[in-house]
Amino acid sequence: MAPLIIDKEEKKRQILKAALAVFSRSGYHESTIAAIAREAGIGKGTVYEYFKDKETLFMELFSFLIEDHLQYLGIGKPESIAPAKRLEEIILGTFHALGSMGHIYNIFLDLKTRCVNKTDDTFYHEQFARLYREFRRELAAIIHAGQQRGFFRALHPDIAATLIIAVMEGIMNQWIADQNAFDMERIHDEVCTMIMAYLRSPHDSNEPHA
Amino acid sequence: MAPLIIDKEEKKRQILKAALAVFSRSGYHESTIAAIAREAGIGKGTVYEYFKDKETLFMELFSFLIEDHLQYLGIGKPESIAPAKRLEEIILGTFHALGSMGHIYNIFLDLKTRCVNKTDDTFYHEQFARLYREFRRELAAIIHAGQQRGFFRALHPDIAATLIIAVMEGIMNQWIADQNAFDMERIHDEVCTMIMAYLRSPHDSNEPHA
Amino acid sequence: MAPLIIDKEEKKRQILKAALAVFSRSGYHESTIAAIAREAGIGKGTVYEYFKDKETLFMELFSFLIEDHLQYLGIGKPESIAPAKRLEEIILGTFHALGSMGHIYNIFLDLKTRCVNKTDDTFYHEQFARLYREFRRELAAIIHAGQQRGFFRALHPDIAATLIIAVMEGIMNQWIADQNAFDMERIHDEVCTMIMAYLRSPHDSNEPHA
Amino acid sequence: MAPLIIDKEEKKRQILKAALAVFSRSGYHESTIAAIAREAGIGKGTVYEYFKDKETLFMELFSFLIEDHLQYLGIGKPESIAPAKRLEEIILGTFHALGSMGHIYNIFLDLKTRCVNKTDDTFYHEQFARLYREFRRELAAIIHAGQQRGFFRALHPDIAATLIIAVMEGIMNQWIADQNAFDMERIHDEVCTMIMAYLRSPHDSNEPHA
DNA sequence: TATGAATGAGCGTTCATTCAT
DNA sequence: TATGAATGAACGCTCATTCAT
Repeated sequence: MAPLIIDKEEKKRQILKAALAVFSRSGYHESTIAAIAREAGIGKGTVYEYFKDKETLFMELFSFLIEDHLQYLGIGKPESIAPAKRLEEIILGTFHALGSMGHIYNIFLDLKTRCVNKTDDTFYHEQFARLYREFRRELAAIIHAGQQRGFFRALHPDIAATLIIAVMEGIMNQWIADQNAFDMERIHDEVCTMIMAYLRSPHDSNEPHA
Repeated sequence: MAPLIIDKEEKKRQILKAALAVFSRSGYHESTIAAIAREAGIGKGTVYEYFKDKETLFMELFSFLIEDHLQYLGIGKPESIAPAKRLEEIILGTFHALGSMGHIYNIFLDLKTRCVNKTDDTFYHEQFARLYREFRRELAAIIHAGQQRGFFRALHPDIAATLIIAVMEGIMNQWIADQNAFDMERIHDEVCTMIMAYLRSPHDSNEPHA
Repeated sequence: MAPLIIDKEEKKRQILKAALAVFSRSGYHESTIAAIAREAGIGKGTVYEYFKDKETLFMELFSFLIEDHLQYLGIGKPESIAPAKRLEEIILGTFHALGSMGHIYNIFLDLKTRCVNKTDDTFYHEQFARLYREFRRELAAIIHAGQQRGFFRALHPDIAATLIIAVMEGIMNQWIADQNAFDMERIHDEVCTMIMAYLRSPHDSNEPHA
Repeated sequence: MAPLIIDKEEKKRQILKAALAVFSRSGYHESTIAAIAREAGIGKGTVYEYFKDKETLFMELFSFLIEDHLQYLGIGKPESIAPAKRLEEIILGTFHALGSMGHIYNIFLDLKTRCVNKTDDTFYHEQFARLYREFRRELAAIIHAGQQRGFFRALHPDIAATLIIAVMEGIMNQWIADQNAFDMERIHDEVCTMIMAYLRSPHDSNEPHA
């Protein structure tokens, strides 16, 4: 009679948050549902009220994070800033995001492993493919805009986008392995430099920065 | 007794080979000792005669692979080829290696996950750090040589090396997620282009290619 | 307050009806309280307002069904029909009941299993014993009547009743296992034939059929 | 090197024996693998070395018991005894078997419940159908032989066999419910009487008993 | 040395039951 | 009274590891 309205979505998010913490601490296989429940301050059985099984919980967490990251990047939003500046903004933003929320990157790795090890399971591939696709699309749009204005030379925007994403992710991979290997701040600048060197018309290196 | 020692080493390699096959097929957690023993054509118990436990087996496999990869790259060997050419050789060689032996990359991913998830365990970090360090050192040496000869502009060779490795690894990461996203051959060329654009003296883009 | 009591009884019957549907579909162990509540269109917790626990619910359902079946057989009601005819009526009636409401038989089986597996729990034994006892009593009365009138030969009515029930139940058991094994209609006739052959005076097989 | 030959079949039988004990004590659902292992004096995991899962263990036990029972009945073996005598032998033999090994009957019940509750799963139906089919075939052959010799009247042997089996199983069902309801020995005789009354030529009740 | 049968800790998952509303 | 969210005991099953041979 008193149905006790409970925000199921809110609770789901609560569990996802706990799952994020646990998964990023120990990875998929070494995280237990019990640990996630404990982290969320709920009973083990409750987790199953919200997620069919461990795998589904992981997948939903992943989708959630991707959505979140895409939004964080402001992808899809209309842009009028100068292309080079916008590019720099995204690059530094991504670095910052990955850096301050390293746990997310852990989950990405975990996910990628599962992606590779489950060739038959399309979910992971699709999610990942989508993440990269969206990211590429956004960068390519900016590059294209830059080309229109004559700031960037003629090259395939999609390929350029692929390379840009590659550098960033590659840097993170090395950073994970050894945080003393280089100065992250300085690398950020160099990444920008390299990308600009690649994009800018070779004969005209004087593109206005904004 | 000498032949016996050789025998032991040989058998260890045999098991490592089997472990490589199995781990790269299904990842660490979803590979069983039983499967590895089967693959090696030996008994389950025998694995434990050569490796303390599953974790140790994995770690030794990893060290082995790193050693192997570094050797494959010809690292440490004296070089007299033109720096740009040598660089291209290494880049394409690495791409080729990763492409034709994708399974190794799977293990790298697995490893990296474990590296991230076991912050307290230094082994993985050290191994990974070493792999990158050696790789960086090699590339930096080539870059330095190129600078001496005036082909490359003044920049910190180590940082440049870091960036070069980053692009390559980043490309592989995207490739894993979606093999239809781009044409790998074309990307290889673009990677070389980008790196050269970054390394070469901006005012002099006419470096002889060999 | 009287209407409230009626309400309670009505709701109980509602739940029992739902339980019958669910239990007969999947058996005791594979039926869940949740499914029963859903079937009854009420909340899970409500079931517990009317029945102490799952076991009790099952037991009450069983008692209810037995009562129902005994009534269906018209047991206890005065009879004046010719004994042989009445017997045939009951036999065919029982077959028909079991056939058209096969689910009830499923519950009987389930029950019997529990009866056997819980030797210490007397409830099931008592219920079952009662069911058979009543059924036997009814049949024995008819047989006795037939003997009085000289239609049936001298034999112990209770034992004869036991045999009659046995054939019917035995047929159902085989029917469950393989519905292609025999033609049910034909078997019904044969059952009557056999029973009559057994009951009738051997030297006088010309008992008027009605 | 010393492969330690173990009679896997023997051990399987050992486990089946333990499973028989446990299942017949508590039924399928309330028996745990742990209990079976304990009963067999082995570790929990060992059970899984011999049986894929609980369901398979149960099915194999069932097949085994059926085989055993069919053999016990001497089914398939050439016969030259007088039909009526052979029939009596089988009937009493079956009663004796079921009586002395009541636990087997419990498993039959359990099985039948599962058979009914898993309409889609053909295994149980097939096994049960086979059990009855074989049993029917054997009885029908004897009846047919009796008919040839003029001892039994003209009736369909298969249908007669169906009825005979039915009485026996039906008796067991009542026996389980209430062991005080009747005197089993006496019932045995009556069962034989009824069956003979049914089979024998009505006008000639003087068939030599052997 | 080599083996694989045996083991049991540990985890995912289910579901009867409780209780705050 | 009615509800269904929350719970955790319990169980099936896996697999790294051990050890008798």
